[in-house]
Amino acid sequence: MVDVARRAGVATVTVSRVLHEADKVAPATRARVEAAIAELGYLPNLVARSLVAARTGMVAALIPTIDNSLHAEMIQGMDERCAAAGLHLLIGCTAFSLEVEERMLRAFLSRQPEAVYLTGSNHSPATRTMLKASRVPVVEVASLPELPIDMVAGYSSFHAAGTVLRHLIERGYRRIGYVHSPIGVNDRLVERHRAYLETLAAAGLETPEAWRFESELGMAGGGRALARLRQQAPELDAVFCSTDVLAVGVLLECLRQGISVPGELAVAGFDDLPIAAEIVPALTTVRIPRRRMGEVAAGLILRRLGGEAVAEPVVDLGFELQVRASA
Amino acid sequence: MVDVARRAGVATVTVSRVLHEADKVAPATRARVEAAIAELGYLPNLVARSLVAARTGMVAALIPTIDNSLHAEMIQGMDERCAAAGLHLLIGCTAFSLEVEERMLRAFLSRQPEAVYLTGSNHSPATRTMLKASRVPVVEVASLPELPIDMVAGYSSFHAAGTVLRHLIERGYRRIGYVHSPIGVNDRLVERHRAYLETLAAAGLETPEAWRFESELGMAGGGRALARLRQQAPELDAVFCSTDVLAVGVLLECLRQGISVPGELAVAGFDDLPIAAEIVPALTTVRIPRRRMGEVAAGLILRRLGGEAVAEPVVDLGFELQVRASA
DNA sequence: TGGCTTTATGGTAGCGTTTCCATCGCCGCT
DNA sequence: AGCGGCGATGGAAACGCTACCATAAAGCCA
Repeated sequence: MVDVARRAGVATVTVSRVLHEADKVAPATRARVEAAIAELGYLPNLVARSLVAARTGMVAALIPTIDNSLHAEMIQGMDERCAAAGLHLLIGCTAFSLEVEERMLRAFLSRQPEAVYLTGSNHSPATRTMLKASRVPVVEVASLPELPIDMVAGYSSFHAAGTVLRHLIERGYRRIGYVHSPIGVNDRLVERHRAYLETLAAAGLETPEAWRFESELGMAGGGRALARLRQQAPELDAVFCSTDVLAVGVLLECLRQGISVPGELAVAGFDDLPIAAEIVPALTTVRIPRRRMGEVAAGLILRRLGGEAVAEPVVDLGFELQVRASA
Repeated sequence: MVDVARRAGVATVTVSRVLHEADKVAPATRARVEAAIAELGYLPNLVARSLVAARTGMVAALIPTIDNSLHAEMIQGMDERCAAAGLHLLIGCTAFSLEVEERMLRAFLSRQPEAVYLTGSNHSPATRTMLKASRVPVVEVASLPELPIDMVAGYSSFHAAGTVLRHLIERGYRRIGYVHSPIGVNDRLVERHRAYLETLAAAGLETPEAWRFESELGMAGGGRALARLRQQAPELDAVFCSTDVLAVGVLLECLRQGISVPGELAVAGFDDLPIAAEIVPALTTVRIPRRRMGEVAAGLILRRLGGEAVAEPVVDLGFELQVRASA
């Protein structure tokens, strides 16, 4: 900046003004400064600016993993909105661990982000304390926490799963199994599990343990899960899967084993991934507004940063049952 | 920090030392300072530290979109390695636009990242100039550029696609079509297209325009592409797809239309997504070491930042033909 | 024409850290 | 006992920028 100022024959403060203040600088001077900037290829140092302005223009986002299309899409929606507003995303992966989340958050907060994007509603006490103390706007995405830290852009996994299950029941299925990935600290999976037990119970249906199966992650896991589940519970007439990835795995295993869907076994999923509509038979599932959640999260943050009081800090984006051929 | 210092009855510089210098502070003093830090919930301001240390601990990563499992996995590998070294990722999406990439890079460079992760080898002249001028370590990931900006962790789309195509030829297919997504500025797709034309030509096979089809993005696009391609070129005995997403779409469309694969039509893809091994029939494709590329990219950066001269700055991670049932 | 406002620019003081150098005891050696 | 040296701590400057106030020049009106 000193170099630019010298070259343009002005003070550094004038360079700064050319960069930020629209009409505070005479056209001739402005032209000279801009020429100097171009000639030197000068890029302002945002670290210094952040220090004095106490605004970094960064948003910290903590997600379980990036290579999960659900979170990737949410972040994509978030990023598009944020980028348009000049906010950049600092992304960290927690690997589904509250300890990692806490550690990463501590590190991220040191960078003075202007807002924090958190996945789900399950966070360690220290995480909550730090966030409250930091007075940074926070959005929890993908759940509807009972005690939100601050703002929320989510949906109810409990109700969404319940809706799918009620659909199965309406269709006449009575022996409904459940295939799910390891639950861990994932509150969405906790809710879906609860929905499975409670919705079937409410309909007077059984949910013996043998009808549930904890699968490995990934599509192949779904296939293996189905094979095992058919051994331990051949009486099942339907399977609900905690995510479409598993459901597609199940569907493909059925295809390989020649099990007719939905005749012999109905299958339903959760998420409505793009493949759900394409696979044969097309998968009955529930659509989660993943991209929209990211966009809404960004919107909440931007409004708050703009100084607006956000009247409705908890936004329920809902879900949409997708009835297709598989159930 | 002033508060912590006052509470512990020391100078700020001592607080700083407690934070960073292992043995430069008396145990008793250190304990007092640490107590004060804990009591006040003090988090150091990394912005200020970055300013004076001229080290931000951030790496800027520019990828086309986050919601693309390929890039997501590369970034995942990158992030894991970086996070372990205390480097945080600043992520931006270029939406497959060189202009956007240039604009985002300019913004990111202002944040003084310690390294830059770039996707592919196709960048605007201004982008290249800025990077050279900034003297920041750069890794280009996923291609093998003819004129690397700096370091590279990639593979040859040309050779990988060529290998798949030669496999088709060996299997006896002679009328091989090509379904690909819009090429735009994506150098990987340019290379695959060139591989299609040159590999078949080298084998003395035809590649009339009617055998090529530019599909929409996404799995559904693959399905529609197949339908159209079968109309305009019913004579095809095999189809090569520029990505597994399209190939799976093609496969599912075949399933729906009752086209037997590979009997009536062989199908091959590119990427080896998890679904490739699961779908029926399993997809012949080529495995790209996506996660590994991210890890290697991180490794290159870390070595460079550690002051090591990187002897082999261009790493070719290769690829692996996966022969399965579909071709 | 003189005082007033307005416009254009500059000087200086931080922002919260770390780096560099100085200071102060205290230990051990002769 | 005196001196060199070392370990522990502090003071002040600096990192690159912007906020705030000051100043100078230029316009304006009666």
